[in-house]
Amino acid sequence: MMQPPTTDALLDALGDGTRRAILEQLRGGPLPVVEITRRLPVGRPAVSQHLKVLKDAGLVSARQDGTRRRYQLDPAGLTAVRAWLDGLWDQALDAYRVAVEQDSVS
Amino acid sequence: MMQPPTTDALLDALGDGTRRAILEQLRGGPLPVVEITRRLPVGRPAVSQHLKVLKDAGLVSARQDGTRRRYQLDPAGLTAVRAWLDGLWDQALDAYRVAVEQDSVS
DNA sequence: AACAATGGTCAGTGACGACTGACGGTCAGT
DNA sequence: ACTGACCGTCAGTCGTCACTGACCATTGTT
Repeated sequence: MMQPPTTDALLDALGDGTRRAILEQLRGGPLPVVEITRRLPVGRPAVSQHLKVLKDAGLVSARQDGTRRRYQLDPAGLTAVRAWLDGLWDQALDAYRVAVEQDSVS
Repeated sequence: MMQPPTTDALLDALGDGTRRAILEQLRGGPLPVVEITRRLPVGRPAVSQHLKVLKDAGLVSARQDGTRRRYQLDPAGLTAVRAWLDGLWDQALDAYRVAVEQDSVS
């Protein structure tokens, strides 16, 4: 089963600071949960739960490595986010140009 | 003052479904608050507060038009999100390739 | 076999944030 | 001036979600 994750799940996943911190940790390559936890101000259960959300959203994947689990970024999720973003982009640019010469309220 | 909005503010803003619905409404061009509210299952105050968050994040801008306020997408915020996304992208792709031939756990 | 290390999961708590109702303020029309 | 439409803001309520502590399963080591 495992339907391809929805856009909502993706952006909801990115909506939390701790989860974003985890993703940025993984920029440098795969990491086990213990290592991720060490660099964060929250406990291991929290990290584990966040990783589940990220995995369900398609933003990370995991590989078993001995007693450890190495998590890494998953391009699939990142492409999906980009696709959603691009859906807004073009029209936004057009509409923006039209009103550029007008003053906007603060 | 008005510092350029942080990445955190941006992604937190995108983390709510109602706010994403508002952004998608604005794809077709500028809309007044009343019009946005009519197509959503929440009241006008909620929409107003969401618009404030979106504006502070740099995702929308507003123009006064008679008694109405026409909100529209702001490319500034969208570029910023894309930039953050790209920061993860390249490294993620490399790391992903390395482990592609391995089996990942479900 | 026993032990240590890694990590997933559950129940319970606490806090943040989304939403509403009410109020005030501004602009256009009569 | 008065009225009605549009909208921002505030106080208060409620639901959701992030986090912890405890427990258990699995793997590797001695």
